[in-house]
Amino acid sequence: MVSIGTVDRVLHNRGEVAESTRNRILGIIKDLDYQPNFLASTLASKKSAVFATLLPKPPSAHEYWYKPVVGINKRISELSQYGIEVKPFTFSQTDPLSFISASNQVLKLLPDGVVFAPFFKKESESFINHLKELSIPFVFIDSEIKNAGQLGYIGQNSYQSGLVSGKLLDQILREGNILTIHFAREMDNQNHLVQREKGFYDWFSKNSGDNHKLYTTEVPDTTDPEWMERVRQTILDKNIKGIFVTNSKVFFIGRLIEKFGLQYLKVIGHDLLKENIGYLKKDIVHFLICQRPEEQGYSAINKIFRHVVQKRETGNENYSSIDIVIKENVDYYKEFKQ
Amino acid sequence: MVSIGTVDRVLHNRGEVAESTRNRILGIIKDLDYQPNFLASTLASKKSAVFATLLPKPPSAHEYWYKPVVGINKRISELSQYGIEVKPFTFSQTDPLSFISASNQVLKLLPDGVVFAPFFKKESESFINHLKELSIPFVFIDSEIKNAGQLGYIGQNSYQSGLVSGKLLDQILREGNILTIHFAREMDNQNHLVQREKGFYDWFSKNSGDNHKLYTTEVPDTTDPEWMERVRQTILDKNIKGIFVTNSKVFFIGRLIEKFGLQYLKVIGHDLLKENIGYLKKDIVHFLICQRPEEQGYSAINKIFRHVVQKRETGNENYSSIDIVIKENVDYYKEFKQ
DNA sequence: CTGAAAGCGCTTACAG
DNA sequence: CTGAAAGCGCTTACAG
Repeated sequence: MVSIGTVDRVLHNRGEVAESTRNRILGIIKDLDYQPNFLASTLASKKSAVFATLLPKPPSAHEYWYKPVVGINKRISELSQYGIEVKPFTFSQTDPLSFISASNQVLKLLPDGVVFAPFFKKESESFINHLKELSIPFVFIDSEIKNAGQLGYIGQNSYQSGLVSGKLLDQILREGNILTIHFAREMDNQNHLVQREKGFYDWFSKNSGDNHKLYTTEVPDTTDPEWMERVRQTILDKNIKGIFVTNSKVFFIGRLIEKFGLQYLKVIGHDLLKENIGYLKKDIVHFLICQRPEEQGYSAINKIFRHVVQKRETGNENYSSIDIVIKENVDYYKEFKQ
Repeated sequence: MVSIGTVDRVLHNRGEVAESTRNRILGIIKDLDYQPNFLASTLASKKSAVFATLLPKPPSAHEYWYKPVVGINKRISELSQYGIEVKPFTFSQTDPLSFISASNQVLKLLPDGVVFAPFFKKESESFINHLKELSIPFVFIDSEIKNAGQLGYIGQNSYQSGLVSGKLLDQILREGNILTIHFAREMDNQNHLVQREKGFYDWFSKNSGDNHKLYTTEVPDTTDPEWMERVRQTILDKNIKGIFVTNSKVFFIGRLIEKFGLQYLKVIGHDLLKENIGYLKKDIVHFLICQRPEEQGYSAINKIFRHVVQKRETGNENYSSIDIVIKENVDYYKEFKQ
């Protein structure tokens, strides 16, 4: 005869059990194929945990970075039953200093786990070192740093996504040149967009010979309307017929096309922002490459939860799907359901 | 003072409570923003339910219909904690009588809910009538019958999927005619494939003028190898340059292309069967339109569970996404993770 | 109509 | 090292 307390001790490797009784219990557990009831377990244990998220601050509700938060909140509200709390922190995409100060706040909180976007490489690495010292597990979302000791990465393979963009634009473009546009600054730090561009260029260098010449430009600041005229000049001067926007800001090109009547352009961009969908439906944008940011937020919280609270295995590095969205299938991607 | 038992009675509308105490309790519940702990609730209630599934029998592990079962089993194993049981029934896709006999077995079981594929329209309608008489809720998977009193439909909008196929094939086909192939029999009954064909034809009639002539053929029986020669003749006689296969059997066309050296054909088909992926990677099939059957199975069980056991609202008619899969993004769709 | 008690399958101190 | 008891937040008979 053994008591339930002793059984629990071997079940959770809490020690203080004689080797002989331990083996006897283990044997019985195996014989009975015992499956712990996780409902009863979490109810009784009253475990709780605090997680922190550190993501770019979305300037408005229609921005990309608003979307992961939707999924994060969904999973949090489900997990509130488990006594889970999540503290959100944000930083500015244009200001590495804001990342440093926010990440310091996270460290001060001493959370049980962190979900964050390693947007600025150098600053992220320093943050990671501190997390490791404190043995706080972390999950990357949206962009990744390889072999940094993360619990996992939730996001796309950006290089591969660039290849996909290249192939699709190549298919619908009989002739003419192509302009890649980064609506961003600090490009060297934004690994993400660089990888997309790299995949895109590689498609053409490997598959398309010299049918199209490729050009690249950056638009670091759209508040100054001068950029429109500049890009328009490039389009005309270089015989541009196709445009690849490396992030969710492709709606700026939609506006440019409508303003200057450049509807002959073939355009590919990213992400299901409301305005982007509008241009897709008007046949001004032809493809949107998407990545279900709500699902990613949901998965990221779920991953850290499973690891920290449930102590379950979670597979490393699951790339998200690279969704090809066109006018005819967009309606079946808009909704987030889980 | 009120006892916890009384509170429970008003919480679940089990009556036997004086109107005055009832109102008092309701008020307090609202004041405290009381949220029931569903862990404790299901643990204590020991509710249980039996569901039935009725799906086509997959002849082998590499067939399409094996996939929804993977998702179904995943959700079942998670729900086993809740005392849920699922009894699987199958029928033959080529034999309506087998559907009738299996559906009769389902009815005899008197399950608390049913997930099924209304593959044969007439036979399904009779089954549905019996389910309604018995007040057994049911969810459609894969194909649907409109306004039949279902709790919901998990699957694609087939017509829209056909439109997508049409557009994509049109984009990569400069000239030549197109052959639509149904690897199926009893076509009039299989609403599903007919809808895909309809969408496909509509794309060309509305968008592409007379660039391509469209032909359609059926291959009801692939065990007789004669079909290959027949289809090859059609391809040559009709100047066919593009092929649209309306279901997951596009690998048969892959085999035909390799056998007769028809690599110039542009091919579009459905679903991530192993052999299909192989042809996609060899550039013999150019697009696969997909629908995440594992997720669909998972969702279907989840939907009936939420309705029957948790008594929660579940939105009706959520079409699944229409995934466009090419060689470059296929690796990010193969895995089922949840 | 209302209250008090037992129990769901676990975990967590605590006494020995 | 081991066992017995209390409790997690509910539900479910049952006594009054």
